[in-house]
Amino acid sequence: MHKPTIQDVARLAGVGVGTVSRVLNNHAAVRDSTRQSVLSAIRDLDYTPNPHARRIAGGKSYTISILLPVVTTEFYVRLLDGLESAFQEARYDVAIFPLLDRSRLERYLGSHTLAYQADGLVMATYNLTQMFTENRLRHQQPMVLVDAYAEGVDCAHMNNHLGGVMAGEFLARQEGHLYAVWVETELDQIFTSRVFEERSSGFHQALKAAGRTVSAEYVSSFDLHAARSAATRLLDCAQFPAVVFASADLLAGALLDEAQARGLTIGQDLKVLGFDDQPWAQARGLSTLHQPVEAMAYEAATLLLSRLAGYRGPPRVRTFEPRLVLRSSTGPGS
Amino acid sequence: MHKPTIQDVARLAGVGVGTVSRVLNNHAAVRDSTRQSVLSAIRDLDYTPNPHARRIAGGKSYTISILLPVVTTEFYVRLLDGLESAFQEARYDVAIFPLLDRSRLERYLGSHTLAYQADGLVMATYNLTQMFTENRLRHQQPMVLVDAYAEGVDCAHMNNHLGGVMAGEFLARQEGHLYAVWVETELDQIFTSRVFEERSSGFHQALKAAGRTVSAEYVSSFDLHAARSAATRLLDCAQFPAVVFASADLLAGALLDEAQARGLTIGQDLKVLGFDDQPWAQARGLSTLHQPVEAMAYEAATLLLSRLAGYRGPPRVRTFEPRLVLRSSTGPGS
DNA sequence: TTGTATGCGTTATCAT
DNA sequence: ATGATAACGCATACAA
Repeated sequence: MHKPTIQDVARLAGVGVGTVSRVLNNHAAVRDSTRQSVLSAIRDLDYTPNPHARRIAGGKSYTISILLPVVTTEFYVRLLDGLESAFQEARYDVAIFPLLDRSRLERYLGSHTLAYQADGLVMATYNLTQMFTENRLRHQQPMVLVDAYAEGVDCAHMNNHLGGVMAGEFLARQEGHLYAVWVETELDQIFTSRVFEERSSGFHQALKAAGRTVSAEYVSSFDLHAARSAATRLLDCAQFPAVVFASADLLAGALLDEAQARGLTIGQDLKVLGFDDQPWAQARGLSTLHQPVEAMAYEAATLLLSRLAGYRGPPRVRTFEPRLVLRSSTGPGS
Repeated sequence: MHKPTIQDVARLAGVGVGTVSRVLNNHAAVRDSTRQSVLSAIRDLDYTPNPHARRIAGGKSYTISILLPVVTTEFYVRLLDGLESAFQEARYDVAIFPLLDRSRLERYLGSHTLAYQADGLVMATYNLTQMFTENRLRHQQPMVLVDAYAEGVDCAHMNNHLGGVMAGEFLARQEGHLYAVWVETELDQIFTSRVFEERSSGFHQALKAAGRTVSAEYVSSFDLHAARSAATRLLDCAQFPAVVFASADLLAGALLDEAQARGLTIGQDLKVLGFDDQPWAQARGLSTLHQPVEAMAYEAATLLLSRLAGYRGPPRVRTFEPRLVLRSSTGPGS
């Protein structure tokens, strides 16, 4: 009772292995009647091709490696959803490599490791520019960056600068003192992305254009404790009415918590705009910038698939734009 | 400039491919001098065997699949560390499959998918009993459960019942009103583990033995917002001095936060015992139950490796015990 | 102890 | 359009 092979299918269908392989890979040159009999044989035996043998013989394993940081946030769950659905449609398998720390990154980069045996590579949210310039990344197979940008590779990324501009333009129209909370990016970390720098630059650009200035800015690391502490610091010193751009919903949520604990009226004393549109944002009435994460991920997958299908053109860049979602946390204002 | 193969190594070392294969697989019957020359050829060419070819030829790919829920928490990071270090020592590669939802589980269980092409399987924290009895899991390759238990398979798991007992026995000796906070387990979820039920049963057993009763119990889902809300509810109605068993450090941390916000003296008005010993627990003075997660994971890997090495004996169960770590959150008490 | 030949499951290149 | 058959990179049985 071994796993059925292409031989078994060929025998049952009464054809040669070549023909079976042809229907498996959609090599048009096969009569429709024989195709049907092969297909039914495949069904009968519950046959699935051995990816290892495929890789050896044809150079393809129909497997994609996805390298991403820890899957902590909703963001990565959505990212994976978009990626996996696209690859699944194309009948590609997916292996996920969570890069929890630098040593794991080094390990996976070891060019012999499993991740590099895949047909293609998806890298998420790394600041890979350095690694490219240092030529540390010798990828023999096609690759795509998602939620990240680097020269010379296909990229699908979010226009975080624009997101900052949108936040700035909207908040500039609100009355009150302006504040901002940013996420701290550790400089020595490979995992550092530039998204918050970009949001910040867009935000300041828009404010400058509107002739407004920020009263104070705060920085927090990306966890709830730090976020709460930043919220406390902000509200301790803030003048009201206060208008705050929290560059991540996590930060905005903590601000809402702390404000409620102090009995502030949200949307009035304090207006808060987040960034992410996390699932709970709607329930809490948080105005925020929604990111089309699934669409971005799907597009990234599509870019990679086109390379796997033989596309040889220059690197392509797909940019996605956040969308302003207004709820009660910024008040009833238009 | 193709990737070097076993042929290239053989040629450079001036031996046959069989010999190279033998040194690769530690088949003792090879003279030490030739072994050395082969080894140096391998180094010179930076050769690494192709796992797909190995799988085809010898039936082994030297790859382990790890199936786990989310990689969100500190617990799983530590688990992965223990697992990966053990497998790495044995020169096995690791592919991680985060099963974020049920559909992904179904997909990976598709018996043809990549996860099932590995030499061995590690499953973490699932309540797999059902799936085994329903015979939904047709695993042809060896497998081990970590942080979970089921009949008929090798398991390495934490004695959560004992942890509950230890918590109960310790807290029963404290003066004040007793409270507990549990983590909500969704019944229809495959991902539901039984750890909190077990902690609860141990806790109540110890309390009963000590002749004490719980004033009130609370339930929270496993996120910081819910935890904070549970803390609020608890402290709103609690009588002081209060003694609380928070069945996860996440819950305990939120309780500490809320208590501090209310100006309570921790360790006196309110005593808190957590469960997990997260990295921040020491800094915050949280008394808690430390789990030897890495050791458990390492042992799980060892069990699996022994199967891969040919062990055919009956299923083995390895149980690990939490350790009570007393800090300031439970006061100066002995 | 070591080299050679065969087979693993598949794709690709031939013929036909 | 389809059936043989040669690779692919490796492990292994067999021969030397």
